[in-house]
Amino acid sequence: MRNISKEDYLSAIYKFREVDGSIKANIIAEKLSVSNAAVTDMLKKLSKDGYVDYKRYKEIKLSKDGEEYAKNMVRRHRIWEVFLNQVVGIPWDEVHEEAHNLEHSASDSLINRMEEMLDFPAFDPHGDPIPSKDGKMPKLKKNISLSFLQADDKGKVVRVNDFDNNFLSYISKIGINLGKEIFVKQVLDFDRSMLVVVNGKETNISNTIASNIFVEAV
Amino acid sequence: MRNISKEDYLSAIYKFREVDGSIKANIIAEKLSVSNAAVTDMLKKLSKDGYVDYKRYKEIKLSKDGEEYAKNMVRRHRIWEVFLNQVVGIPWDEVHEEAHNLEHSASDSLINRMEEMLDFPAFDPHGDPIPSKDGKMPKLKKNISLSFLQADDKGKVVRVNDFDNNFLSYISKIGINLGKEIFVKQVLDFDRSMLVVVNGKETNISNTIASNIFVEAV
DNA sequence: CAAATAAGTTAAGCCTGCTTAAATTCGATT
DNA sequence: AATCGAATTTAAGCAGGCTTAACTTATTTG
Repeated sequence: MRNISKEDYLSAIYKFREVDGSIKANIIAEKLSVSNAAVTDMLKKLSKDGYVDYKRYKEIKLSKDGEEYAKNMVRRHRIWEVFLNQVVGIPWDEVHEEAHNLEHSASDSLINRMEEMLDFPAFDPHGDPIPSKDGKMPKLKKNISLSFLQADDKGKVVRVNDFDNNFLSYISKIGINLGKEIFVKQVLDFDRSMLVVVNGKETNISNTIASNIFVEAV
Repeated sequence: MRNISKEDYLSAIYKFREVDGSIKANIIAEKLSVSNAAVTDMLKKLSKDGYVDYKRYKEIKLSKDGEEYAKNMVRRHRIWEVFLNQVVGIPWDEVHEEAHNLEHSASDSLINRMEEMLDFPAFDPHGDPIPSKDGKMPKLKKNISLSFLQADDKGKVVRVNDFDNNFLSYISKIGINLGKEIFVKQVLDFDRSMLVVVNGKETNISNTIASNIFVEAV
């Protein structure tokens, strides 16, 4: 049996850490839906295994080995996502969950085989970069959150957060997809929601929605 | 987390039980590489969950629910095998292990989607029948073990046992595949090995090998 | 049919990953 | 600098799935 739990912890740390590379035990617990005590417990084990640098009450960071392990897990996850989307035809708003179930299971050689089949994709269906076999991470185009755009700005969607199923299926429904152009017609002051034009149709989206969509300037 | 262990026990019972539907604890332990004690332990749990009919020292059988659950696991496994073989191009002698890792992970809807993609295959790459969504099991052609053939008999391979990787990769190497015709030239008395012709080439195969290959009369 | 052997069960215990509750430490006030 | 609330850790305990060792029941066979 694989170390499913450990792999989940490492992935979570990798994905949700701050820009300086550190993360609060708090956040890990929340993202994995476990108690803080469970996190402390696991951090000790991961630290003993050499995957995280950790001393009680001190900053939590991945070690070099942990970084590598976690990056590979992210790689596995995202290759599954592309595969499920492109080859099996699962809609982009459903692949995340399914890939999460699968990411612990395939052999590395199957992952590599799928990657090859897909012609070495650089990004997953949500625009997240896929680390290559030797750990290189494709560079995302310069982008900002849609929520920072002003009235009359235009942006092209390059990435969306994939944390939430409903969010994805909602923005799909209103026509937002990777590569789509979005024109901001108006930003409402009182709740910072915005009126946008997508596919020639006007829609109002909340600030929360907008903040999970990332666009490059057009 | 899914019940990986329980699923493995149910699958093993399903796959390795006798024709009367019963199985020895012994066999389960051996197939799963665990101790007999572990089997007793798990049988109690599976019995409590209603998946096996079991009283200490008595016959072990799947209950109706267990039958259904196990059959679905077998279905999942075999659909993965076909998918990996047909779509991803994994050789037939490698799919078993990979499918075993994956069979616990996909959602039922992904399994159904893959099945549809494959146009509802009736058999997996080793010739084992794939239960349909509603539990119907395709009928295998009438077949016997190659080891029962006599000199001058001819057979067409309809199924091979997939328990062992090396066995599969070996018979692949000597040209034996699903659908292949095999002509028995001679059966050696002292070790019951046989001289066979496949693809016009003569090979000697041991009785053990032959007993894991199943053919229909030609 | 009784003894020997095989098969199955129980008991005690280990490890992992989790929980809750209590204790400790941090860090942000005032 | 003392204090208070939040974050983290420790402690105790539980469930799952396994082990080995000792025991019990079943089966084989002389």
